[in-house]
Amino acid sequence: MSKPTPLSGFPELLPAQRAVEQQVIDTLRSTFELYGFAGIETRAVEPLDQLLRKGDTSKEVYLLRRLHETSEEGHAGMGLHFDLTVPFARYVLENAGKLEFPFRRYQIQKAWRGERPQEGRFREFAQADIDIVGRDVLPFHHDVEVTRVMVDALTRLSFLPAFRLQVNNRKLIQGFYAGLGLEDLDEVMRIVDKLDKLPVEKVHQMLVDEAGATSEQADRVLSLATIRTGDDSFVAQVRGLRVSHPLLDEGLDELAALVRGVADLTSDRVRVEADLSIARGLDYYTGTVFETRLDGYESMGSICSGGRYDALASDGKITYPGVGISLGVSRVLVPLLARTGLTASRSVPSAVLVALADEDSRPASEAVAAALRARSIPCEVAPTAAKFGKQIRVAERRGIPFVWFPQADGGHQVKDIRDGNQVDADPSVWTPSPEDLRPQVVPGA
RNA sequence: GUGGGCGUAGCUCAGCUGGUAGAGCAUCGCGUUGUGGUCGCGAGGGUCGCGGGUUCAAGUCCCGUCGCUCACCCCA
Repeated sequence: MSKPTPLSGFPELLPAQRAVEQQVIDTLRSTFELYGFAGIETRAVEPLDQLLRKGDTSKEVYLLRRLHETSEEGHAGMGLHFDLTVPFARYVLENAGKLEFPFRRYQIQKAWRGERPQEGRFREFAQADIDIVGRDVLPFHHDVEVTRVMVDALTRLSFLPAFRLQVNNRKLIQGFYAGLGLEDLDEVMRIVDKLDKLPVEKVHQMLVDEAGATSEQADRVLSLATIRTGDDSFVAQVRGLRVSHPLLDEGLDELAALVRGVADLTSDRVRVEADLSIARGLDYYTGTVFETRLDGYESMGSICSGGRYDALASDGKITYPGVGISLGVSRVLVPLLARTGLTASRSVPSAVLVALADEDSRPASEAVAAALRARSIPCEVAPTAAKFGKQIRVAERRGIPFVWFPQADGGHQVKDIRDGNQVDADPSVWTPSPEDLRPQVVPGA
């Protein structure tokens, strides 16, 4: 068999990098749980009609098909989920009778899309989602809450570059467009969303050509979209544009409340700003919308996005409004590992390699390892009774900081191979420093 | 889906108008016979992505194909 080649869009990590990813996942999980979010996992597949509920991007869904498929459609009527929101909406409906509302959950799982891979865009990728969903009603303060949770989680990932959380509110922009007398609000929003890719003049022209705006209306739409403030001063700027509409007022109040509600979390690494150009494409958001950009990684687009949907799910009688944010774990991590060489301080969990004098004394070395493990110190015994120099090298290659030498007289010594310091030690007492106990995330060279 | 770039050792790459497959790093061994790293000496390691064609002769030229990659499109 010839050597297998990597599959484009299906990233796999070496152990040291996986350790970094694991640490990210652990941090996210513990942060989400600090705020009382319950963890769930949904199955990898959903019925096709569920997945395609929101429009025809069907090409990007991976279908399931038995090898001996005989049905007329040629597939099993199921596909891999392409995000965690659609499965969650289905899960809420399915288990509505057993859940307590408002229901807060986190979900860290893989998702799949059949897109062409690019930096930060994969066919198989991990996402971390938090959502709060209510029954019939969900007060606005939850919008502030999910924002605070995600900002907290991102802040705890101390090796991330600085980032900027951009927030907007669809009521605000839709109310503004309606107040201007525009009709096709969705189309206007879709075009304005392209501002980060296309020049202003081009967007202006599209507004006139495709959204039925007058040149003057387009000017004012663009005036709104260029407003960007780190505090609630955007309210005065919008008022200055002299458009009025009840929905606009509502959106302004909400966005101002959100910006004020997270102001205490900002720092030099974390900025939160009202950015009135953010619209989030054509999806079902109805109020708050978020995007997040990493400094130095602007080309990667948003690494963390979400918003409010007044109808996350509905069974016809009861509607379940929700608000949530989704962090692209693979999207941010894989490019960061590749570009910066970020890695873990060692490729194995072991803090100690217990040396082996000869095969006959393996039980003695295993006993040392057992004593260390009893006190939760990860360790392993040398694979062979090679010369001690080679056993030390085994540890060095893996980044294991300590080598333990059982002595012929029954005593013990432990050597820190980084400085060569070797001291007497007792396996029932000796403990490495906290930094050495677990692999640490270390910046690249 | 469209267009460009690239496939040679574990990794990074060199290889001219066609003439017996190379370097650095890494690995392994020895010097140093059971305490590593430095240094010196040595060794192993290749279907040149795959298939076909031209030729006395192809890593090199031609055709095809597969893969990777970048950009576009798209991005719930």
